[in-house]
Amino acid sequence: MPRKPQDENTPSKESVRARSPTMADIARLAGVSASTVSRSLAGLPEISEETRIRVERAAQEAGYKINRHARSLRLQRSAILLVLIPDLANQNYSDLLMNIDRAAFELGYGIMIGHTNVDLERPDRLADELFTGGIDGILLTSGYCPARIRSRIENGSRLPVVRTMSPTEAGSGIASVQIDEVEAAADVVRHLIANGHRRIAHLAGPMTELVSQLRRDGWRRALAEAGLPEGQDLLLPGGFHLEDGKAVARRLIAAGTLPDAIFCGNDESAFGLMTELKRSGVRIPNDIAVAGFDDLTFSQVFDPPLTTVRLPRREMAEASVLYLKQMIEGGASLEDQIVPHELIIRESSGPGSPHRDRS
Amino acid sequence: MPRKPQDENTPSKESVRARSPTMADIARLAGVSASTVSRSLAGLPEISEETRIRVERAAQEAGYKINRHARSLRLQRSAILLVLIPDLANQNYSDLLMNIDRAAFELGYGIMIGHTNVDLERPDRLADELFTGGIDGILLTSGYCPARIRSRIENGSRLPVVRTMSPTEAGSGIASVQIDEVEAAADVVRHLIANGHRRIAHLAGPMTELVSQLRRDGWRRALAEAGLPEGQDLLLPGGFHLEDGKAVARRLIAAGTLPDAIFCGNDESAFGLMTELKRSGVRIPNDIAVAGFDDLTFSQVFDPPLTTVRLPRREMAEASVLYLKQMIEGGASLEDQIVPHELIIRESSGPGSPHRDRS
DNA sequence: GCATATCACGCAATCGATTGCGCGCAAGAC
DNA sequence: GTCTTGCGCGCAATCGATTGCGTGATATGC
Repeated sequence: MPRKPQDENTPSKESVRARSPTMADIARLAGVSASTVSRSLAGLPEISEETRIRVERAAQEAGYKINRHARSLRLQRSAILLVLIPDLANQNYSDLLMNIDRAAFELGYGIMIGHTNVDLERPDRLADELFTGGIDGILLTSGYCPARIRSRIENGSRLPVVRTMSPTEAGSGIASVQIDEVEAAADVVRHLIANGHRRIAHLAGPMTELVSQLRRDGWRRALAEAGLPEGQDLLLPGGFHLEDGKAVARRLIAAGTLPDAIFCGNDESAFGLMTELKRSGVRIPNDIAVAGFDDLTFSQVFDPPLTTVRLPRREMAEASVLYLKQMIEGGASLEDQIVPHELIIRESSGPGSPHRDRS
Repeated sequence: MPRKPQDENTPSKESVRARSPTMADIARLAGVSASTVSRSLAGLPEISEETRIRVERAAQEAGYKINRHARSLRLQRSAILLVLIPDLANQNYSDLLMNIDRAAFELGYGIMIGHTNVDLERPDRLADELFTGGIDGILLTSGYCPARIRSRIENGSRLPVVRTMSPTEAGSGIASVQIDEVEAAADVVRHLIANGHRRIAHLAGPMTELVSQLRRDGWRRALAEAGLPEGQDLLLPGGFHLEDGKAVARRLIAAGTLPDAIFCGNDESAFGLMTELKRSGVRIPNDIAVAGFDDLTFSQVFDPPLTTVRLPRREMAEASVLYLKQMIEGGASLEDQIVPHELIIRESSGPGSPHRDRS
């Protein structure tokens, strides 16, 4: 009765574990010791050119691939960075991650990711691997920081941890690469003021997050500079999601009175806001101007295209990975950085219709 | 001259390498051997309850964390999956990745990611780690498959590799979890037909990709079913990006004649198309109906909201990770799966204005 | 009371790469 | 011809966890 030859024991393991050659295999092929193979491939100087070539040829022909775990175990470093991300569905973070991935690769690092929003257990567990050599460093992209990491940093340890994308309080001890959130927000509001708007509201993010506070502060700064009143009713508690924007829009419509302009804490909430306003027949920017913060891909194709702040995601990704690398490897140490932002002016923030009632 | 105390030799290493305890440390604390610690923590049966408790308490108090690399080296498995992704800026993929991450975590796996679009070298290098134990399996999310992997699969090896999100040709040997692309596309076009549209064009993706071919085939199938002519001018060569959609719109405007409806190969190109059409004063769906494919977050807030196919990203993520896990660990083996899709009907595909000239 | 079975645990090898130390050999110095 | 110098390379330990095998102690059988 015909039967597949290797069908007896764990056949799938068989095929996968057609184990790739190890250093000892290459050593045998090249007629040298494993130490010599290691030193040859590492390019160390104490190997003769002749031997090196023989070893490299053997490695080439055998298709030798180094074993990451053996190397990491021995060296106590993994060449892997952990990126902690709150929400990949948010293009802001996914685009950042893409740039981090590229930058890390170019610097010789791989990355693992961990979501901080869904389960609380996972990121902490992953972060703990910083102490066992499982990962070499951590890139924080939100305000969240694993408990054990934070406590050690507060105790003065200088851990290879860098935060980017999200603002970091000065003196927190966490290395950071960020934009000047307050000035960026102020720039948006200054632009709205320059376009003739006076009653400028702010759809704020959750005040539990530092980033929300800073953008609100920027809004206040610009208003104060222009001598415009803040007015209690102009600070609109909202959030960063589509639904938050929609909810605010509904509240405004129900209240029956609209400000001249609304500066939204981010693009996504601005989309929700505008969608709901348009549904009620409000024209943008004729009846009300809107601006956001982030510059997502779709901000340019929204109707109307959204005025916003372009977050320098690529620049932040590259700078933060480089920063982290230097913290890990020592040597010339960089410093915390402020990356320049850019105001992107599109139609949504236009001067509005002349018929609009101005105070 | 005052100086920081530990400023002499590699101080940063010092603080990080306050090495966390190893199994040997725990063994010493608990007064047993390392083997016993290992077996206790693994829950093996040959350890007395008393000893197990003592070991666990010691591990707890010392804050013991297992060393991933040592374990992986010994076991020849890493509990890490590699996810190959073409473009994280595309929400379709970032959302999928988020769900993969969650699903993998729940099954005890971590994930590493590799972009396949930017550099060709990286994914291949990462994929090679499948043979050295660096990773346990690979999740493909696009048509791309690393050369070495593909050749081995074609030679009959059963590697732990699963493709999802992107269609896979039957008989290619690659395990897959996908939707029925042809039927999904046909469903969209059937809906357009039901809404009274007759001249239905297709903004196609790049024909080098299987997914583009299949969606085009679905479009053809629905037209044929309804006895509608395909017409050479109705197949619009495009692409999957915003700019591709915009370009097609400009060509249509320039040609001066519009079809009744356009089925776009994906949502992003639909956004580009609609944006450019609207800029020229074309009303959607009054003058022309549009439908897409993907159901991105912003499809619902676009003006008008976009009719599209919801890709079951969460379901595909969970099914493909589970599939991969089973391929890795053996046991009951799953099979290739077709996940149901869902047509999401919104305003963009409406019946159009009665004044429109119908043939 | 002695032999065997059973249970709980330790010894030591192993996974694959790296590296301090030292050995052998050849060239150069005298 | 002997001694020194140094280059090229191998030996063996190491990183931390796992596991087959074996050992000592206790329990059970008769």
